[in-house]
Amino acid sequence: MAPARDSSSLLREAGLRATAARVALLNALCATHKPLKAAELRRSAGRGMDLVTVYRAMDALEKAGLAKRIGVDRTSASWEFAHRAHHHHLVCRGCGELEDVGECAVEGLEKRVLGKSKRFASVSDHSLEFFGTCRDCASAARAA
Amino acid sequence: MAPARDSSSLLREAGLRATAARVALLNALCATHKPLKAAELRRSAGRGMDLVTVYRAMDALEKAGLAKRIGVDRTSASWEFAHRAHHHHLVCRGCGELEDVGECAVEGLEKRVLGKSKRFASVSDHSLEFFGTCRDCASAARAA
DNA sequence: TCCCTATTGCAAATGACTTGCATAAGCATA
DNA sequence: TATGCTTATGCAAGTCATTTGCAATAGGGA
Ligand SMILES: [Mn+2]
Ligand SMILES: [Mn+2]
Ligand SMILES: [Zn+2]
Ligand SMILES: [Zn+2]
Repeated sequence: MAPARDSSSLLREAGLRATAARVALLNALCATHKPLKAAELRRSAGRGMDLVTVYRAMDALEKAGLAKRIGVDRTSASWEFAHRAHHHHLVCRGCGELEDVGECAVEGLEKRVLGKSKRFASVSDHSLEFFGTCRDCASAARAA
Repeated sequence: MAPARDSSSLLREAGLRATAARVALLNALCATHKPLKAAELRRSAGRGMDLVTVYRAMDALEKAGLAKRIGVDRTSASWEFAHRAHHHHLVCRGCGELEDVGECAVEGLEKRVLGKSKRFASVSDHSLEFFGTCRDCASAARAA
């Protein structure tokens, strides 16, 4: 999708060195619609690199606001490209299938939540995930 | 708070053996308002037990619906007593300070989210956390 | 092109959680 | 209350994602 030149610019505009590893990872991230785990990112990057490099690069991309860490899986992290509107996810408890949920009815709530709190000075963001069962898992369960 | 007798009954009503470890853990969980990590639970239980026992017991309590796992900390799980109304949390990015958020404006959304999805058969629940800065961390930051 | 500094690879360390197996309780029953 | 089957626990070892230390390498401004 996004040509390498774009990723390089994005990186430099974000104040990061446009290293080969970061460019490849950012391209991989843009090329797909779904969140990718560290190992998947390395594979998708199509360029040999150490897993440690993936972790360090994703840390950098995350801090720079280019990638967003998704905590949907309890045992491992995944990231998605951050230049997309704020959204949430619908996740299948059976197979991990994941779908974007565009709607966010929570945004206005942050202020109200802060207003009701005595101990907090500010609320900056939130995470919201919906869990359920996808059609495939539902029919598999029915068949069993 | 809850006397040992209560925890034993709760456990047995949930179809679990009321072992000493589980009773102590459930008591510890009821005695506090905040989610506890595995190591904290063991300490609070006031009774020597292996960490493995904590994990296995919390698994059991969770499946039985007596405890709820909280995923607020990326590096470790914590649990809170489950016999409380559905609620969410406000978490301090600085120190981990945590506060209950009673309000849930999301409940009605589950149906709408399911309605908009083509690949999902059902939505069973959701997780919602608010992140921000507590007053202490805010003034500490100001002082620095 | 040169130099300084940020980044990478490799190897080793962490740390939360799991698993296997033998022993010690629960608790239903007699 | 004693018995016996079944499940829970302790201990030791294993797993696995993620982190850290350090020397070698490669961005990119001058
Ligand atoms: Mn998404
Ligand atoms: Mn709570
Ligand atoms: Zn939102
Ligand atoms: Zn809710």
